[in-house]
Amino acid sequence: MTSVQKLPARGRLLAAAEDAFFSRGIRATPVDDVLRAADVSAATLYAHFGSKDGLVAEALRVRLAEWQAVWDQCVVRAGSDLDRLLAVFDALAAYRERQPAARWCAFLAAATELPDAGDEIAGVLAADTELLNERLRHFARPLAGDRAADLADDVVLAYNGTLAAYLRGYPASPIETGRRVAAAAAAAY
Amino acid sequence: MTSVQKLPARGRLLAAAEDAFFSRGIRATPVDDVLRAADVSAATLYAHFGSKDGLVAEALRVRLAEWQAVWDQCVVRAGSDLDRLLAVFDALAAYRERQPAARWCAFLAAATELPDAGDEIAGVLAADTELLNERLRHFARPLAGDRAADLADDVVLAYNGTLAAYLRGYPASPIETGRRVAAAAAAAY
DNA sequence: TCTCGACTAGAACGATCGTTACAGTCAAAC
DNA sequence: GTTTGACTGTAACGATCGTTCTAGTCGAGA
Repeated sequence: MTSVQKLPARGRLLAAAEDAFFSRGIRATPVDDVLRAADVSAATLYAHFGSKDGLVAEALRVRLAEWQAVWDQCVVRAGSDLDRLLAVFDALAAYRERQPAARWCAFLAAATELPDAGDEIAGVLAADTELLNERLRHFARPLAGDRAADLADDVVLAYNGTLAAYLRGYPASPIETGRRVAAAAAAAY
Repeated sequence: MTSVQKLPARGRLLAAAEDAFFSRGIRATPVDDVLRAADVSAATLYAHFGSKDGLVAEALRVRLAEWQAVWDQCVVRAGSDLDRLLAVFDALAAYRERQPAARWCAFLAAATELPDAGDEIAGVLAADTELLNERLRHFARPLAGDRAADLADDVVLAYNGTLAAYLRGYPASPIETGRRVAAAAAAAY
C-alpha cells in the first residue's frame, strides 16, 4: 500500500480498461477482467458507463485527450516548420512510453475489433482522424503551400504505417522509419 | 443457377470464409454464418479444418498465395528498377478489385482480432511479413545499394500505411498516396 | 441520529457461439 | 449390388460473456 488513497471507482475502471483493452485486445478482454483489475463491482461499472461499449468509448475519449496533450507539448518544443510537421512522431514516442504493452493504436484497433461499433465509438475514431487531418494540414502549409493537403495525406499515411509496424513487428524501429519516410515526403514539396 | 457445377464443400467453405472473415471481421463472424453462406453442414467444416481457427489459418494461406501471384504479375510488367520496387502498390490495387468489401489487410486484421492466435495463424502472418521484407529488400538493391534494407523498411512502412488508410477511411486515395510516399522515400537514396 | 449516495458481493439470467454426436442420404467405384 | 466415403440436417452440450437483480455495507453530511 502506498500513501496514495484509493481513487474513486470510475477512475480505477478507466485505468484498468485502458490497460486491458488496448494491450490484450477489446474483444479478448471480458468485463470481469476489468472489474477484477479495478477492484470494482459489476453494478458500479454499469451504473457509470451503461455497457461495455460505453466503457470502451469513454476510455477512447480519455486516450484521445491525452494523446492530444502530448502532441501539443511536442509541437511547442519543435524548432522549425519541418520539426513541427514531424512532431507527431516525437509525440508517438512519448506517448508509447506510458504504456509499452500497448499492441498498436487504440483507435485503429477498435475499428478492426468492433466493425459494428455504435455512433459513440465511431465518433471518437472519427475525431482522432479529424485531429490528425486538420493539424497536419496546418503544419504542412508553410512547407507545401497550396499542396498542403497532399503533404498532410503523406504524413498521415506514414503515421498509420508506423502504428501498423508495431502490430506487424516490422520494420523493427517504427518511429525512426516513419519519421524518415515523412521527412522524405516533405522534401519532395 | 449457372452452368457451373457446385464446387466441393472444402472450396465453398474457403470462399465463404474469405468473404465473411475479411470483410465483416473474423470474431464478428460466427461459424454458422460461414456454414450458411457455403451451404455446408457443420460436421463437414470440422472434418476438413478441425476448428474455426483452422479454417481461418487455411483462408489466410490461400490469401497469401494469391496475393503473391498477383504481385508477381505486377513485377513482371514493371519497366524500371523503381517500378519494380513500387509494384507492390499496383498489386494492391489489382488485389483489392477482387474483394472490394474487404475492410483492410487480412493478416493485420487477424493479428489484431486474435492476439492469442496459435502457431498456425501466427505463422501465416509471419510469412506475409517475411515475403514483404525479402522481396522489397531485393528490389531496393539496385536503387539503394548497401542501404537496401533501409529503403525496404521505408516501403513496407508506406505499404502498412496504405492498408491502414482503408481502415481509417483517410487518406481518401490510399494507393495513390502510398505510392507517392514510397517514391519520395526512394528518391532520398 | 437519520439519511443518502456510492459502492460491494454474489448469484443468476439469457444469449451467443464453438464444437460434437447421431442418424441418415447419395453418388461413384469396384 | 454392395461398399465406401463424402456430405447433410438437426439437436444438443458446455463454456463464455454481457448484463441485471437483490440484499446489504459504509461513510459523510444535515
